[in-house]
Amino acid sequence: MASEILVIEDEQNVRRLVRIALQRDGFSVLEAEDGKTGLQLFAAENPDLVILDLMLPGVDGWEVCREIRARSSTPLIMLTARGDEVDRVLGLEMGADDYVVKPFSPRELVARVKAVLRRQGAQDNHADEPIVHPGLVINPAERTVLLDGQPIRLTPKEFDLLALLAAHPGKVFPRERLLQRIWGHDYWGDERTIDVHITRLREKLGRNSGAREYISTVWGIGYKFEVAERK
Amino acid sequence: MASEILVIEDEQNVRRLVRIALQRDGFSVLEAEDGKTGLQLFAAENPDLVILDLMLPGVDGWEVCREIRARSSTPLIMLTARGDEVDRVLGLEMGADDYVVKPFSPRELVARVKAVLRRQGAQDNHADEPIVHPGLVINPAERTVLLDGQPIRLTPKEFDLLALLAAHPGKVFPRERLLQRIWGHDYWGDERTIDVHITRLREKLGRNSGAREYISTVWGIGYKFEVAERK
DNA sequence: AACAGCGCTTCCCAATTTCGTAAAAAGGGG
DNA sequence: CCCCTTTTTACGAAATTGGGAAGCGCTGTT
Repeated sequence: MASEILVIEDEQNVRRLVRIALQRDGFSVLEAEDGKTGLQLFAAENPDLVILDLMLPGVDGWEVCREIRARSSTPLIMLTARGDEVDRVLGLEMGADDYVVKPFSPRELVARVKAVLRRQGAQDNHADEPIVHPGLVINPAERTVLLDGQPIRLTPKEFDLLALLAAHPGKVFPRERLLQRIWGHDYWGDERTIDVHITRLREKLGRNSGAREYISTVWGIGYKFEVAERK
Repeated sequence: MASEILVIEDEQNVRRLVRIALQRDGFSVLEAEDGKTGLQLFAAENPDLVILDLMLPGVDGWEVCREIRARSSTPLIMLTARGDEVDRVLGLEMGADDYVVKPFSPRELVARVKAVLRRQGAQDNHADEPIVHPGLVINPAERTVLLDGQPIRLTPKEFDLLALLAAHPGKVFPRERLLQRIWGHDYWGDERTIDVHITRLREKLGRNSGAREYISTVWGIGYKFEVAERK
């Protein structure tokens, strides 16, 4: 299953170089020579990864990055002209997954594309598979939860929290990471917010149906999902 | 957990700047002012990442890079004086993971360090691999510890201490370094504090189950982890 | 072998940090 | 404007942590 990559870059030669390098490694390539076209193609084709030049005519790279991040978490690699360090740092903070400084070797770019895709793929592998635990079934595709066979109503944040934790039973999620994964990399709120959602989740999950505790506190760190246990 | 970074750089001012910037972001820093010392420290401490100046007195940067690459795949960021394309390409082909051109801003360097670690960390979760010793299994991902198959409850500091020591069996950790790695560079407490935590760890680890001693005292220095031994 | 000196171990308790939860405030569709 | 969700705030409860001090053990010396 070849990944589809959208290249947004105004210099034709660079674009061609990148396309050839990517295609040689089996990727499928879409090209756009300005931000507007790029966003349209993005919306229409929903590619697996975007390579984005910062210096673009018309809608500039920042704007494109923002737009893409606003509506998806598709991996994004930035191309930046050498020397403006601000671009690099801000790029990472804007939500780019990696960046490459011009001029670059096509081989290096391909290596980074693969690295980013691998990283991504490792994280949300079975994105839509139901998550099943004793007495608890979570269905991400439908965003529904069954507790002892009975459907329960969760709010969006509650669902995301539960789905993330339950998808990795036993693994500890520091609050910081939960904020990053569920609230997004640019969220600047209080970590105590998580506690409140956890409290409500526990309430909906369990108090009624026996002395079960799905979500346990890891002191000084965060929370983790654990298979049901009797106390 | 705080990553440990080795900075090999001859100019004291640059070294200091880098150290301060890294420490402010929670990294633990080792310094070397020439290639020879750098390689020794590398071998002794096995840091999580190396920042390497190309222009060094004595053994030069290329040589250091080669040596490091010859025996490990620890991430490496190069500092290069000029914006010579040659340096850069050679550097990447020599096995550097990134490079930074002097003069650079500390913020940029820290951003690159994080990016490289993130890229790295996603691939080989070395940091989260379980640490296994006879009768003792430590799982950093879950922050759990099994002693003779039975789970035991450790506090955050206890766990961090045990994980750090057990990850480097036989290696002596001076109190000073333990404070730096676990409490952070800006901690100003008493070194006796460590003793207290070690005491409590030993208690939880062992008194009951035989004359085993996992953590041994190195008189006048600090502590180390040793494979179980009967007395 | 006894001794002195210094470092280590342990006990104890107070200070600090972190957590859970309630309640209030803020945000966001319809 | 109302209802539902989310975020902030506040505070008591719980757990962890740090430092003092007494006692023990190691080391090198006499």
